Amino acid sequence: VTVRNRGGRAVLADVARQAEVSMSTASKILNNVASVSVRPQTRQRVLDVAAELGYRPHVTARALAGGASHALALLVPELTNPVHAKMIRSAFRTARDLGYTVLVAEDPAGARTDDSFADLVAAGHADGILIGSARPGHPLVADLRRRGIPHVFVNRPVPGSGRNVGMDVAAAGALAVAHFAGLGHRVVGHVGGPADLETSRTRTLAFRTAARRFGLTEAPVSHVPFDERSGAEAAEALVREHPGLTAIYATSLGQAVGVVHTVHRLGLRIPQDISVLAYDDLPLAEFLSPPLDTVAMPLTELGAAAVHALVEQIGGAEPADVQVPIAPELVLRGSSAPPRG
Amino acid sequence: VTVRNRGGRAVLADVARQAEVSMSTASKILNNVASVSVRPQTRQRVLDVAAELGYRPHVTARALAGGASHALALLVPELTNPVHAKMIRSAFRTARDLGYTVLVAEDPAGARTDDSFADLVAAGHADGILIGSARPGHPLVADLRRRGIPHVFVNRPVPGSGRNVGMDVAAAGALAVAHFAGLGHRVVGHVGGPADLETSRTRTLAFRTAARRFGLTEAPVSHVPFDERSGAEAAEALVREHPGLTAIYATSLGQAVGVVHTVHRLGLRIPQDISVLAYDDLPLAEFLSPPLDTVAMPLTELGAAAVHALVEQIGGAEPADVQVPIAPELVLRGSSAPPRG
DNA sequence: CTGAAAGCGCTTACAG
DNA sequence: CTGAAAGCGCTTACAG
Repeated sequence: VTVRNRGGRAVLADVARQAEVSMSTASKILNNVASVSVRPQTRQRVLDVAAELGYRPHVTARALAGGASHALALLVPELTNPVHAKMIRSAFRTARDLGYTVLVAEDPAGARTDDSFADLVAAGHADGILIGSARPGHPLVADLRRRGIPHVFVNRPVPGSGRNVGMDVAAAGALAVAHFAGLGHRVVGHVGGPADLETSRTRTLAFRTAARRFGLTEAPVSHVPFDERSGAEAAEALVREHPGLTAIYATSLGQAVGVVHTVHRLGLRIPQDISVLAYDDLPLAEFLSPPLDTVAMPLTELGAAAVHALVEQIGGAEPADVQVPIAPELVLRGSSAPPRG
Repeated sequence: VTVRNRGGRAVLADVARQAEVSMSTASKILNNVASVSVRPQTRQRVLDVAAELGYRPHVTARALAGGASHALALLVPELTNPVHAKMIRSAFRTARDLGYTVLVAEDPAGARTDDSFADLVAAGHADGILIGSARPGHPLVADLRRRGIPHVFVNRPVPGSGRNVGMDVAAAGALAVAHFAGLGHRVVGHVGGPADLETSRTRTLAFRTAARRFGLTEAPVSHVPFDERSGAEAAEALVREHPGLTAIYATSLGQAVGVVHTVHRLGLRIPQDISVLAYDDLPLAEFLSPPLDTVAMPLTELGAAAVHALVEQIGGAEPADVQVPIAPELVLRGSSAPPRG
């Protein structure tokens, strides 16, 4: 007899009863616990009954009993940023393959960070946290470590944490400078991210190092937020203060949109007067006026690597820094060219 | 004595013991259950102890015991779309104010929708679902209704469901046509969304109705996906097939970006040759070349209304259609002007 | 009105 | 190797 309760849902007891095994055995079979060695026939019977009843383990009960929620919390600085969307998507997929669910939350820089994120874990909602929104003095950072909660930093590293999952950001900067230098540019401006973010500093350092190596005459840098407006303002200052400037490397697509806006507003042309290159490749870049050259970063691999690292940590492994072993790539669409003259 | 267990977390039993009340009483006080009427002094003692111990209810246990997870699942068609980000943010905030957590998931049109979403609820992860990704034949739609799971449709209605939370989409179309007609345009093209989405049909209907009312000579419509490339292709067809066309109203910012791309590629100017207007206002619009005129929709209010409707439904209220009572507004930045000649 | 007890649906030592 | 029993941390009828 098919027995059900609670709104028609079959529970483990139903499966066990109908398959004529104990709940323990049913549980172990359904969870692929190695120690159980029932006859193949019995195992199959349990599986069949579970399928027939449409049995779904109640995650909440499972979490309470087993001490694990099989969920990961993912914090991003802003949902709006398509860059994060790409990483999030990949994190979702990877997590699912590993038997985890991902809960995304937005953790904007401005907001007071209440302790609700650490509580996600403390309260049994998640087994660990992927932090894509790290910044210096973030209250969460110290708190998580102190409370021994599994966590990794994605994309925005926390120096010395020993749990950073990142990409070869330095290679991106070198690639950008090499590209411009190869075209013959001597004065290249860099619109960098906020100075207090480690990612920004790393990108800038890589840019400066490469600028020196390639013998650029000037390599002015400005540090501003990642949005369009900030990019526009930074570009204006760069162009004004460096008359010889013929190229700009922006550290986000948003900033690059602002750069283009300013260049046009100043009556200059892209790429004839000023070449523009953006960090991160997204579909939007192709349809801007003009279409933008970009450095494509391995964001999909980043999301996957972060989930793997976190799940290993939850499994008891020591935290470790991870760098995605995929090199950034140039995507050229015509927003850069040799300087005039 | 401060007693704790499980990784330093205080549990209800700790609070009860230290405050010298029963767990039942502690639970009721902490949950503001009306029926409990202890001395104010006792109540305060419990509250103080809970604060002192940093007590956080274990959501998983609470969900299992009480039958409610106090979490809502929110499905959006794609995380990348900033429009959804705005709504999501608002949903988060509203939910928090009502004592709920929101779990966001991406539910892209292409993907086979496994039953994992309904399972979010069935498995005790969420008490209800906000569906922003509805489309005809979506397996989830029938399933949720059959299983009696609380849910509402946000932004993309399901006709006849009686649980749609939406905005005055028709007003947006009328506003767009009125704007162009007022400038003197006679042939206005409309880049609409996918024809199988009810939202798209409603927007198109509103556009056509207004076009008739304002006596436009021609009002060609094309139905394409919301992305940049589709907008670009649609614009090309519209311009080619309607030589007198002087204005285009696109139904997403992404499409509008594509429209601009095409107009430029054809060697035409904005707004001198073709005026462009986009549905949905976002920061990006201001920094495009040229900055885009838009119809701003009340997305923040939409997210809030959806959460309220769902929570009421969870509370036992009958589902009902809701329309956010805030009118769309024109945001003008110079991408539209009177037609030449 | 209060507290002891049962129970939410599972997992996992532990005894057989 | 298997199954009975305890227990995860709460809430909520139910008896006092």
